[in-house]
Amino acid sequence: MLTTERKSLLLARLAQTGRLVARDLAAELALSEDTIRRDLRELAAEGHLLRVHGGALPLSPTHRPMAQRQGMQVQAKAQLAQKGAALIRPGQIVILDGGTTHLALVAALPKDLPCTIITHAPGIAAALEPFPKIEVILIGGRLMRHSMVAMGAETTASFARIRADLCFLGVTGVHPETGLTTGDAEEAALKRIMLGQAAEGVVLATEDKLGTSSPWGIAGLNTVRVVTTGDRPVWLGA
Amino acid sequence: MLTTERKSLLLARLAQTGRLVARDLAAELALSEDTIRRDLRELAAEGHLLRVHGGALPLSPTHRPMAQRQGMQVQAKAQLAQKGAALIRPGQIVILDGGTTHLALVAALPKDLPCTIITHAPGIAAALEPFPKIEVILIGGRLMRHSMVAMGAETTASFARIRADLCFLGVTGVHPETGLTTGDAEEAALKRIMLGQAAEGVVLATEDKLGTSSPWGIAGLNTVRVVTTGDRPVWLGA
DNA sequence: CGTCTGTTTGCACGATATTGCACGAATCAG
DNA sequence: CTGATTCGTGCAATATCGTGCAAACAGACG
Repeated sequence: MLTTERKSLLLARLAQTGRLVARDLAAELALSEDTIRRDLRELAAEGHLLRVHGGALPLSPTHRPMAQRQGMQVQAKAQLAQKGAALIRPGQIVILDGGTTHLALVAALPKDLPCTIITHAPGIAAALEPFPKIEVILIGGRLMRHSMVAMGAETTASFARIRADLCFLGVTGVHPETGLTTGDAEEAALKRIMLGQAAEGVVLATEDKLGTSSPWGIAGLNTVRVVTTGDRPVWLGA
Repeated sequence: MLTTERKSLLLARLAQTGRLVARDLAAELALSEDTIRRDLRELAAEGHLLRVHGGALPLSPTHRPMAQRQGMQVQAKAQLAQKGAALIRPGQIVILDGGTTHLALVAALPKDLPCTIITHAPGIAAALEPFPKIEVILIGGRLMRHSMVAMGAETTASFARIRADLCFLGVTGVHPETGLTTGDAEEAALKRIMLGQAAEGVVLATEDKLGTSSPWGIAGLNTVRVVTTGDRPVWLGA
């Protein structure tokens, strides 16, 4: 197995399972633990994962378990959620990405809003139960653990068959030059497709994302409307 | 389990339940209380929680709603869930239908069971987040509000592409003559397909379902294993 | 073809981290 | 006050880490 190939495998595995254990990987790949540790060290140096004793974990706050993320920036997210919810007009077809901000958006929706919501995040779908007039389309696929959204070929194909009016996209970085970015290549590709299926894209960005950049690009800032907690929408490019 | 991962788990658990008890955590994670206490001490030193005698509490006494829903037949379902969870062997591919009983089954699964779970219920999928070694395949489709599972052509097609070892099916009636039944025709058809894709079918039936019958038939009793709250499995046909 | 160079891998070894246990001190409940 | 529980510390066993080094290997170059 090629070294680069192995590193990719490690990252993919991390995205899928949410953790890597050096000893298990060495046994599975029939390599010494030293080699695995070297890989993990280098991947950590490149900023692709968090090295911990015994293996590695996904990086940074956006990759932490849901329960832990939910407590962060509650009021900022609630405020963003309000603004986001106000963008949805009756009858529209809306693609809703995963993430705690969008979970807050669901909570902020009017109870009798009639529309169609398409999502690949089971948590979002489950939260839509109390809305009698919202039709929910669940997109299937293999569930990524750290982000709790479906991904893979099946997911991509399902989204490709859809046309929507609005697409709420979750990102980890919003930067004037690199545009919208996220921490995983596959994730970035899927988000790009989701965005392409909708007439209009919206990103609800908490302040900590503004001016930051993640490894994988999704699209330029001019392709979406960026909503922040500031008093008026901020177009970073302007 | 990685040390860092365990600490994250503790924080997540604290955010979710509002308190941590050292003794219970040690039992649940199969570790000595010393290790848990050490974790709590370190997390407290890092300013992530408030160490108290016997466990830990959140730093900011903000809110802990603890909206523990009082479902019906909680202990009967928990008992059934235990029995059901025991049927899943490591490495198996399992189809899991929606419903509160199956939600209880998820809660009863061993924390490190390696297997694949296929479900069209977003609630079930979301509940599987804390299980690092379970691969979750989400089946998409149009979400039915009353049962909160995906249904329709897309769902049917997705299930048709799958082969599983085990299929846990939710039903509303278990009767010696009419067999397994449910209240919706489309639902019955989908359940029949799900059952057909698995080598073995299992129905976790609370007592109130036994001997009753709903309008739409799924399959005969002899095609599945019916597990009840009784001490030994009851085959109603016998 | 022979040599050199850079990369990759596995091994050795001392350093560090983690875990469980023992034991006395502190705390809690009645 | 008394018994039981929990706590903190020290210690030993084990696991993991990082570094240095040598062998194997592929490619560059003469």
